[in-house]
Amino acid sequence: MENTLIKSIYRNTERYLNQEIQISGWVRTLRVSKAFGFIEINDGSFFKGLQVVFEENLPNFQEIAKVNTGSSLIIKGVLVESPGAKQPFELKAQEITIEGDCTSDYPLQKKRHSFEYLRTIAHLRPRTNTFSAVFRLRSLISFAIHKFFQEKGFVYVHTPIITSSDAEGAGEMFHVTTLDLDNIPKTKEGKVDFSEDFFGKETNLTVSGQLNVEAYAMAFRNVYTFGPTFRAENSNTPRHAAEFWMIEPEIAFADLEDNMDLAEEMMKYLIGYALENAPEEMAFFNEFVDKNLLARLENILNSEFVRITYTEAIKLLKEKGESFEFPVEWGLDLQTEHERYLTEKIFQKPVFVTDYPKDIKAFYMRQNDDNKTVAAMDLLVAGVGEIIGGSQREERLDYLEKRMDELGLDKEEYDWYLELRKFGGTRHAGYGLGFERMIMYLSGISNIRDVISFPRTVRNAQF
RNA sequence: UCCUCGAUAGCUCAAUGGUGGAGCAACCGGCUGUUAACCGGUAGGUUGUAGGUUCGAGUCCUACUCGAGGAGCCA
Repeated sequence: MENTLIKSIYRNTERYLNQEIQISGWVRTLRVSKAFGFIEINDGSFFKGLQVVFEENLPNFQEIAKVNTGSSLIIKGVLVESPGAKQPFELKAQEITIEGDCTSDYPLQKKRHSFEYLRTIAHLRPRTNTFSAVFRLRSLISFAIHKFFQEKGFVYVHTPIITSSDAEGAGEMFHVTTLDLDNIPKTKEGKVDFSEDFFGKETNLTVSGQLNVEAYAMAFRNVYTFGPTFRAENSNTPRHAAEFWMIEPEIAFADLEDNMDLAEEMMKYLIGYALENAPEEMAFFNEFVDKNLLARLENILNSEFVRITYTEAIKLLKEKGESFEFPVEWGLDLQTEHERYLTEKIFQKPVFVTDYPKDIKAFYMRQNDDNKTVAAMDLLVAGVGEIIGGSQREERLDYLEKRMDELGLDKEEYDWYLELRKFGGTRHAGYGLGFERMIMYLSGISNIRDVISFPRTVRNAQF
């Protein structure tokens, strides 16, 4: 008999009601009394499960009654309207086959577990309600990102995972090597001899696809990357991981305003997509993770994001007279407490902060006419903080070379990047969206470790 | 990396420096519509590790390990 997915039972109930069907899935919970019992079964196709009623007329009633939570079953029966209040229908079992038994030391119980504990059983936690919702959302939003950019005619570019340049000086990198670490070849000067290494030079895992994708923006106009990124930073926070995914659009013949327009449109598209395509999951987050989630997201869909310059933000923070732990001073980077105050207290919606002092931003950002600031933008959101970082890029070769000299960067290393400015360069801009931070924002989940299937963080690469 | 807090049964947590408990889970039994089912019973512990103080340490001290929150770095 053909297997029916629980999702289609929910979506096309009339088609199955009073019909004989077969389902298969895992036992979430089982309650049994003398002559009958209930099994809550989840088959993975849908956030919600199906209640199965079984009675003692089943030849293996005693056996089924003893089945443990977590076991996998195949059930034939008739779908009927349920007299119970908590579900519209249920499956009256005619035949139950035990596909896979589950031992009694199964760690998932029918009660709430702490996220900390579930992290220690990362191979089992997708079977819980919360993680079922998180990872279905993650899958949907991955698709939505491609849908958004593809429908706008953007070209998806796969930039390399292994790179030979420290793209933007963006922090510590993971070395990639085939050298024998117990016997490292050395040069005459006593340094590691990378000419012996696989690529004949020092290589690392990428920290950003931006520099590479700029080359493709100069050919396809509008492009984006969506792939894994690696940072060997010793950061220990709920918002950082050593391996995470990033979306990096890059647009040609465009400036910082166009960049923010794109980012705002994308954010709203993704929020709308989640609300429309994962209603059960979003309702669950709203009930169990963050009671204000839906109100907040719906509010954002109908409001303009705030756009203020760094200089204005500093002025505003000073005027408010709030006592901060760290000083608010032009030239100093905004601290997390300042960013939160801006987006959570003053404006209560997403805020673009633009035009930061050049000394606290990367070399490739376009210098403004004031000679002090660059055309950078950060998007700050409640709870998560910085979710997007981007800029208009410096397209003027002389300005770019001068800036690299000031910062002591090796122009030889970036020769191909500089050539993009020589050979028909254009104004262009782009940004990086932290994919996991987006999932956190959409779900209300507050730790990045809980939106990555098997998270890699400092001193943790289990599973 | 820095600051703060924490680690006790499988899970979530109690226990004034004086014989370590409860709820849930597990196991056994009961129950004709349950839904974190309910009722009765049984079993379950070198209190994160290593030292120290004390007649006596889960409790006080030191170091370490792991975890959480905050900061920095950023997405």
